[in-house]
Amino acid sequence: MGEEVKMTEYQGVALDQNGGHDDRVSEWESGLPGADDLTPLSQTLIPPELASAFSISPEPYRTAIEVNRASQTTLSTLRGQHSSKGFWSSDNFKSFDETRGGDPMVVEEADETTDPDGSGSGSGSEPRKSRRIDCAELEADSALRAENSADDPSSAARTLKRPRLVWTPQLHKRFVDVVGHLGIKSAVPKTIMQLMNVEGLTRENVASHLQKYRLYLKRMHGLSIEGPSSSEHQLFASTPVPPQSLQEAAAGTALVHGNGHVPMPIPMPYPPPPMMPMPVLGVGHMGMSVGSHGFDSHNPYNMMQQRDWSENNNAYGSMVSYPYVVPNDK
DNA sequence: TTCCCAATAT
DNA sequence: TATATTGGGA
Repeated sequence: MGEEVKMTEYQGVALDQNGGHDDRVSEWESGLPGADDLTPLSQTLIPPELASAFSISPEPYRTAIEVNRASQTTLSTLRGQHSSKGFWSSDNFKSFDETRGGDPMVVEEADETTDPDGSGSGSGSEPRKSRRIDCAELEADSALRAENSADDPSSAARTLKRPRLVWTPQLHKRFVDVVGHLGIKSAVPKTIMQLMNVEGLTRENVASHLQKYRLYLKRMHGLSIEGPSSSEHQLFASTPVPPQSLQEAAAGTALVHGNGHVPMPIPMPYPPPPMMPMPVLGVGHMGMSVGSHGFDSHNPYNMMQQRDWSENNNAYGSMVSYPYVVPNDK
């Protein structure tokens, strides 16, 4: 199907940026999910009950063609390296919107917890341009999603607060995979973000995660493999990759919690490959050697707490989900 | 401009 | 707690 072709093209793009590791690509590619494994973008992911519960207008059905076209838009955007715009705005967002006809952003917006009088937070906290999208972009976005958000004025107006990204095991895996492919040297936020190609993922998101990830790796080196201690270890070292069943069910979702708003489920067309041997940069060595799995035996790469996952799936699974970021694979 | 990193905020 | 934001040097 065309999907696979696109995937390949995507890989090509990635390669272009680094200079080409064919074998790695094939390896990576082999780990990629097949078309059958992916959740069709045209598929409605929000159950009617859920939708109504959160005032989400039913998603308009999208034909495969439409979805495809949207995907292409995304792809071309990626290729064009229109890095001047963030994922939340314009192109990427547009494709996201068109693709799923959902309210990706609407999800999180919700209430502005920003207390008005909270200015007392000490020295030097000025009102910063909170990550909202500028008016212009805002309008554009509104226009784009007008069809589905028409019913919820409040959401359209304030929809622009960025949701907090939740690094799910899948998302992290993807992150790790990309870092591994790039090699620690070229694994910089911007590049990682681009290669991850996840909707809504910002450079900041990646930078923050990368920072933490590096810290983790650093510690792993300093400390012996034995328990660095706690959360961090769990976060990064544990093997996340949840059972496939979970992957299918929730499909690697990058969760984004709406501030105070109940999150909604969004499909993630990026089911992580069953097993991708990806050396997660062995700090200090192996630069670009992606194909080599000879990383440290205590290689810390997979992480993330599973806690949310299992619970989400079990407890909320059928009832509530979360909004998340969708990787634009294709 | 982007990166990196520590500190700090939410 | 996890993630976001900030500030400042590179």
